[in-house]
Amino acid sequence: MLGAARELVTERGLAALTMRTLASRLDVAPNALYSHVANKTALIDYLLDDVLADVEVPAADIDDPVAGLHQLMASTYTVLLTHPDLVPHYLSCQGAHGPNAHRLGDITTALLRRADVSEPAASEALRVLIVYTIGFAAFTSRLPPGTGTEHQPSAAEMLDNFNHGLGWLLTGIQQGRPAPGQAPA
Amino acid sequence: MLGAARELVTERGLAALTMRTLASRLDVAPNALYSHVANKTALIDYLLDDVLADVEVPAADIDDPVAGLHQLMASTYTVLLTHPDLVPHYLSCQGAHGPNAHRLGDITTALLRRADVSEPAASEALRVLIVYTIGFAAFTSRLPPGTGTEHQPSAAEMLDNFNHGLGWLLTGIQQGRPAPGQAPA
DNA sequence: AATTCGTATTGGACACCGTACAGTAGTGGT
DNA sequence: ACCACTACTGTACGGTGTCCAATACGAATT
Repeated sequence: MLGAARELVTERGLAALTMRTLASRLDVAPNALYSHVANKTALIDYLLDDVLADVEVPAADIDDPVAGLHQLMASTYTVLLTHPDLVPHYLSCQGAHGPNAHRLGDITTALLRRADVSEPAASEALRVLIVYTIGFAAFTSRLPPGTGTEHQPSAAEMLDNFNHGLGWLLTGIQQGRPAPGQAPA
Repeated sequence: MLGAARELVTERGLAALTMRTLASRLDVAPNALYSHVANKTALIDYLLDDVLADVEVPAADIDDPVAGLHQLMASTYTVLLTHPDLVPHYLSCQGAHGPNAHRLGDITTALLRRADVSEPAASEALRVLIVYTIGFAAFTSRLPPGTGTEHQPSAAEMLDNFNHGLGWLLTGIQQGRPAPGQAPA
């Protein structure tokens, strides 16, 4: 069922994922789905976590942990872009709480630790990296119809942009101290 | 009409913003709205930009442009949290294209320029800052019912987290060069 | 002042959505 | 053979965004 739902979203977009269309694809009455899933939101939650299974994690004993973080986030970014419609949901649900999300969180934390980011900062850095990656993916996910007047970046340019920003972020995290000017509003 | 829509969202949440409820608040038939707005999505787009009008911009001649950037983003963050339901929409629409969004973009670019961030990097930095700020706001926007088992951060903690991450980002941007390990997937 | 005209509004309807309720097929364990 | 349980079905309710044709109304023109 999750498989069929994922197919549907991939082929026809999130808007096409309706209890009725999903049911008809499974040759089943719409209500039958509620024997397997509490409601549509729960279904989407499962989907969200399911997608993260495709993220490639760096080797556990990678030499440069910062490079590992970069790889991990970059892979997450590209995987998220596989299902653009889903991405906005990640942020409003605070990034999916299923087993896959948990696993990626643990790996990231371990890499941060190996990069000498000590604890109070580490969990903040984790959240910052998640937000940045998912946020950028969400931001990228809708750009097909080039507006014309302004410069509309291509997917490749966005990936470059993502990598640069990620580099800045990792630099700052390693540096450990915020920039000279910090003035909360 | 935009005003009524904003009230509705503020008082009863985005879910309560329906053509029918909005119409009834204006003592008008639902279809009447379509004389002023193409469809509901367009309505939300207008709302999105409207909210940004409340962002406080730093004085144009501020001494430390990096501090100005920090202020500007922090204000944007808090303003966005005023209407948490709307935030996820920003990312899927790539951050609202109305006049207010444009204005904020220009101000940010000017501050970056004054912070000696030259052009190819400047527009990337702009996008990174937008993504980070909106992303963090979206991430923060749903956290009322403390889960209990894990540490559920408060709004104040999230603001701290936001500020730290923003500091890291600005540090990295000023540094200009990405961290040693950059390996696109 | 009378008439025209365009825009705001209305009533009614369509197609679709998520989901609840009650009842039925089929399957495993005793 | 019976029973409990799960997956499923038919039907239906209330809600949604939005379209169509017809109307009210206020400003501009004659």
